[in-house]
Amino acid sequence: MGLTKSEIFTDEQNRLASLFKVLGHPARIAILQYIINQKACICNDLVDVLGLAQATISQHLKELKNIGIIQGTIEGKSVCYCIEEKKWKEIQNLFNLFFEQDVKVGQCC
Amino acid sequence: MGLTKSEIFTDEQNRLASLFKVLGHPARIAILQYIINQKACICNDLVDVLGLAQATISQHLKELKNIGIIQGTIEGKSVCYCIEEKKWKEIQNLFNLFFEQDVKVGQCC
DNA sequence: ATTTAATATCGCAATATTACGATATTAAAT
DNA sequence: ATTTAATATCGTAATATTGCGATATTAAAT
Repeated sequence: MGLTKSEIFTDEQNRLASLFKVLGHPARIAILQYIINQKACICNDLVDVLGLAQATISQHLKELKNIGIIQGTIEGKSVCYCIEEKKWKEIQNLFNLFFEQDVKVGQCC
Repeated sequence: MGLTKSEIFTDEQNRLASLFKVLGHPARIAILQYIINQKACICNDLVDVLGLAQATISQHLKELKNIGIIQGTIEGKSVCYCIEEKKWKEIQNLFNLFFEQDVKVGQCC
């Protein structure tokens, strides 16, 4: 066990969950906020600012890149990371769609 | 290792990440969607509908209850679960605030 | 009182995640 | 050509999560 049974869920549920999951770590939230404030940054900036090892930051950046929410451009010997605005808004939209499924609830219990 | 270093992040970052994290599993997304569609449900309904064991569903319900996004009311020998609308909207709001931090980005790289 | 039904909790095995040191890789600087 | 700097990747240890069977617990039904 320990294996999430993705087969039994819809693609939509799996996709949505995997987006939430990537944002479900404070280091990745901190990275995104830093990139937003600075407009862009390189990996080493983050190593200095957050107190995590270079290998760890690099790994988190990779996960963020995987869902497309950030983009990295090689610039000499460093890589410039910035927000991929289109994907950013797309994800925000997806989340809002999820939260706006008719909650016609009312206090039923 | 394997221990998230929460001390080095702000409370806001930790709180936000932990909310995302709870939504970062397809079973919990599926549970929320089912509750919304049915307006309410009991644990056994979910066991029947999703293909997971009772112990597993109960565990997921507990995590959802922990962040306050659902509420459980004892009703005879079963427990009626429903969406806690207030918290639901609060979380949606928090997420939107996160996504609306000035993304004045523009393609910088 | 006993049985039945619904749920919660415990304990455990399998897998995943987090973090980091060590080691590539690559490009600029000397 | 060598050195320096920035990043990525590999391997590994520590911890967390997922899932489930077994076992409580609790309340209704018989």
